[in-house]
Amino acid sequence: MTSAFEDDDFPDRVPLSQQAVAARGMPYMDGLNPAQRDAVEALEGPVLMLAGAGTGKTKALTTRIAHLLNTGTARPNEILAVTFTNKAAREMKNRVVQLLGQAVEGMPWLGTFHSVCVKLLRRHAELVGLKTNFTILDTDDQVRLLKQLIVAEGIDEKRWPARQLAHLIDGWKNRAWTPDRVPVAEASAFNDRGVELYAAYQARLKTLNATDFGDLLLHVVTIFQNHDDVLAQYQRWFRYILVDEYQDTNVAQYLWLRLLAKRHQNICCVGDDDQSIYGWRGAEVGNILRFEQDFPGAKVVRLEQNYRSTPHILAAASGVIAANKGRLGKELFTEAPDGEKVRLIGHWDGDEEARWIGEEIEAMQRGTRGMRAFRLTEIAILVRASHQMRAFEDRFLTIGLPYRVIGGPRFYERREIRDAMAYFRLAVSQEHDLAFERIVNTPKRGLGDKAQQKIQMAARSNGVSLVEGARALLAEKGLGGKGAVELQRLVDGIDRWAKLMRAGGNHLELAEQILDESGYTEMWQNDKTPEAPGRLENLKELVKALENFENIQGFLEHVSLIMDNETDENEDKVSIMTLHGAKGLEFPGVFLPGWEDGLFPSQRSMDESGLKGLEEERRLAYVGLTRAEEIAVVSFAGNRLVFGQWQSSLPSRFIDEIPPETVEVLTAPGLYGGGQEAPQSDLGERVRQADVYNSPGWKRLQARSDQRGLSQPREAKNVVIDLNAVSSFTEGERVFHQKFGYGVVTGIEGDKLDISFDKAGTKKVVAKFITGAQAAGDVPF
DNA sequence: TGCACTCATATTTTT
DNA sequence: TATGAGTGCA
Repeated sequence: MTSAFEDDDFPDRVPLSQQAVAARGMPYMDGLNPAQRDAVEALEGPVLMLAGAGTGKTKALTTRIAHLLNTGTARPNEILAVTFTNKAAREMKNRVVQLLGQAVEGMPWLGTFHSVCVKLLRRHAELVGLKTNFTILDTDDQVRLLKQLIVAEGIDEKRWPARQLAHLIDGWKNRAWTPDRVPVAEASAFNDRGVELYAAYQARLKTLNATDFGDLLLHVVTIFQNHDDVLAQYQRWFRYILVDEYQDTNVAQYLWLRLLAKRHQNICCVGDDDQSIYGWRGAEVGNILRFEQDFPGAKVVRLEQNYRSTPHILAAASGVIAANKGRLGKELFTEAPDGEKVRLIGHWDGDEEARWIGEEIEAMQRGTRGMRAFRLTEIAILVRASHQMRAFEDRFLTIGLPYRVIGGPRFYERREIRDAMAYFRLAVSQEHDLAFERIVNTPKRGLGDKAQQKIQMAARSNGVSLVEGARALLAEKGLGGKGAVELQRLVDGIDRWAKLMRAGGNHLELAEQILDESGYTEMWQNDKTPEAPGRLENLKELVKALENFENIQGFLEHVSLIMDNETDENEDKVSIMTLHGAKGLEFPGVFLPGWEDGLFPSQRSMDESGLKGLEEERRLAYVGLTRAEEIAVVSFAGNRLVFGQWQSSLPSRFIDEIPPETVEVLTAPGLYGGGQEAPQSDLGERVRQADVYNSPGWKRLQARSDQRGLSQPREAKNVVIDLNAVSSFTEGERVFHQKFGYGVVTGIEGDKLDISFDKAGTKKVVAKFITGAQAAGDVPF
């Protein structure tokens, strides 16, 4: 492949005129603090920029690029700058342009790890047995493919689900293990068949001329490792390398970077070990912790001045993260005036929490209680798990508070979009078997399992694609009735669309035509489920998105890597999102609900990854707190409906770790006595609510602020529980619970009681929510 | 083939 | 609780 390096991305190097640089000056350096300036100016050699939350990381990074360009140290195409998300890449590009006050011609190698790798892989696809026009499968295709393989191997798909295998293989790819490199210790995974299936999967991908996301990196690393000449070329080209969010890199990405940086050693990695929250998907905090060993002589710059949060919020976050071990260590500081303390409030249950937050947001919006008035866009609710969002959505719908959920199913992952794309794919290339499988019977064409199997057989026996197979099947009249007619129509349609596409007419019209003629649009028009109108709307959006591309081919090529969810930020709405989704964002007001042990930190994390898991959860808490600029509100609920079951829980251990002097504990609304519309039945709850302030978490908090001693919060907790709860109940005792009513204690386990309720069945309940039945006025029967 | 039913299942998510 | 996938029947 001799033409690989001849395109515009690597024009001959022409030295920039130094006069031009002098004339332009360096206005972009204004307003940098000394550390940032340090990081920007150290252009040569490895640099690790440890950038705490809100310390102007992106500013430093983009200024560095601007500086490289402006001083003529590098041309745009000699800089490799990688991020994890398209959004980050876009922002970086925009800000460089802004800094230089002129359009940067190119920067062809600024992008996500994946997009850069696609570009590289398209140039050298043949070195890993692919054609240059390979397609990129998303997770859904990947799982479908694996499922086929599992079934073909005669493995029980129920016991050994494809999802699990996909996860396993992803993990291996993240660690840059090709099938032959999977260590023996891991090979026993997936019922001893893991590696075998992995190899079969890779083979299948090759015949489909396809890759999955993990392959994009893995293949490029493989090429670099096996072809010194290719690697050497790129080592020469990429004279300056910049990496964003380095703490999130996995092994494959790490190897990739190491290989590329080997020659010039001009690699600048930016990251924050305290914000590493993607360990569960292969990120290796170790990469950032080890940077100085990996790149000897590396300059380490710490960005520690925070420009985002008030001192109290910052101190709270620092206090929490301090409990983690093995940190590189940073001391964030700010020059901002004191501001509000972090607010802490406990609630009876999740609904109560949502109700309170709703009211609080309305108050903030009005600007009461001596606060400035907030716009809703300035407020975010950050949850640990997406199921927590429900309570807020329900509540906000009833009080008519506009909100927007960020995260949800992505545009290109929606069913209708994927179906439509499958039609487009087939029009571009009839080889695309997965696309054909997806839409043969969508809309319903009377082509069920049996018919599809026949098509498969026909294709396989002739060694051709499914479309060809279908054609052969029709020719030999292997299919009868309605199915045959419909299949013929589909195949004819695909042919016709392909022809139109080659003719190169208006691609927007063609897209619409395909969706109409295939009956796909009609399918949703006839659908009377509530989602149908939205789906039609999305299809329109999809066609509109084609506007930005020359033709459908170009669109398909790009779209597989763009999973962005565009949200119109013009409307004034509260944002609801997960803590993960909030990384990199900031809001004047942040609510952090659900700080309960088991939910946050998540029990599952701790069970699966032990201390490591707990530390990652803690980093998540740190990320959450540091999103807040002015107001941070942490809350917890004593009871929560989880999977239809009421569960009681204790305030999160992270609450104990917030330095007490940075916290203001709010009093439950019921205690003001001012609740106008309080129904009488709420009275019991309101009183009980006060008990939240007798809860262990809150007591510990108070105890610690009193003594400020070395007392271990964990011990304090036990003491409180012993006094409060466990000793006061005995097995067989009749008790009362606010939510479940009366019952009998059937078991005691630490601070948790098994209680057989008269009406609600047997439940495990935390003792503090229980009172003696007599005291509650039980009438024995 | 399509519908109604049961049953298991249940973080975090980008590309 | 709610969702999806798989199963059995018309």
